[in-house]
Amino acid sequence: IFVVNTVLKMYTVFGDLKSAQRLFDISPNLDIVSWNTLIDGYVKSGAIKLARSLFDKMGERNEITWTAMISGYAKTGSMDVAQSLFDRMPICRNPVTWNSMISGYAKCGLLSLARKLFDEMPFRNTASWNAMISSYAHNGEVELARSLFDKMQDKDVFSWSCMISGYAQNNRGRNALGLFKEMVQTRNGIRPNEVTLMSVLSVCGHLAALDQGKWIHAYIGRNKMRLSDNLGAALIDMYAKCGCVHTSVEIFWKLDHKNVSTWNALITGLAVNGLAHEALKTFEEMQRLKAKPNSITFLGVLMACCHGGLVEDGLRHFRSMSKNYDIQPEMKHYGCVVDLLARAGLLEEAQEMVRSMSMKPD
RNA sequence: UCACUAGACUGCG
Repeated sequence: IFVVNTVLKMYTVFGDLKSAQRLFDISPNLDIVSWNTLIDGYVKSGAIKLARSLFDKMGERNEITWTAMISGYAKTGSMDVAQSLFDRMPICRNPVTWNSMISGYAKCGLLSLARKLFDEMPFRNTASWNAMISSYAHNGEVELARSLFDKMQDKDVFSWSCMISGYAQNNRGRNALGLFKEMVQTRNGIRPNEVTLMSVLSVCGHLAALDQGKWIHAYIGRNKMRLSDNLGAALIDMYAKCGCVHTSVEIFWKLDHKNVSTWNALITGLAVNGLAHEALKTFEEMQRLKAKPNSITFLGVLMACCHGGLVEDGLRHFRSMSKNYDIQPEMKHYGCVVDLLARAGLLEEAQEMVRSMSMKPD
């Protein structure tokens, strides 16, 4: 049964819920862990309804079952449902359950409710403090976030990353860099991980802080950190935003795995550096290699057309995104195309584009 | 063997 549960977990990690469900169905012995694993798998894949129907079918549930379900609702912003499950929970609520509720409320902008739970909960772990720090940060209260950060003990890499990205999200890039510096200089055994570095690289890009960005690049090499596709994307983005798009290109082709974000970083990077044709060629290459574009990919493509004044190409790609890729245009896509048309002097067409939008113009 | 907290690529302004 351990084996079944481990394989079940593996399937969910890879997002293969079909296989997980099939294994679940054909296995003669299942225990509560099997149920919990499948529920969490559905929650993480966004199929909260399926998770709930399993939850309702269960005979015996434990605190992990309840918490998995509650965190699913909290992540999707359904705090009413999350709260009612939280209230109905018959067994001991542990810090994990409380933490899910805190970040759920913060995500909906209900900062005071988040804080209320933080104050009321009987036991707080490090994740509770971290959750509260990012609750403040996500709601524009960086100073309060910082005072909690300073007050807490046993900071872990999450705490540092929370606070650093908190600064970044509130346009306090310099503070983010300063705190990062403190993090690497302090000999407390806590080292930045991939997520920390991605946040900091993003800051470097926005501030055009090339020297700091290069330092992080070297840091990755010096510490033999694996250059994952996401971290690669962050580097590509940083170099491009700092005007070194040739370095971006080099890094891109050296990566052995490229995911959609990697492609996006390069396409967007070329676009903002005025290399419209290179950006479009990169997009073609992406299609040739059968990589699946997303809405950010198309934003990059449209940006390239906009910078290059390529009206025909822009309109062609804009139409193709919904027709051939089933990606619905968002406000940012419309904004880009309207900009493209207007700059080309096609004001009538631009107005027509605004009228055709499925949402209210901003 | 299962649940919580940080996350880069996101137009113009």
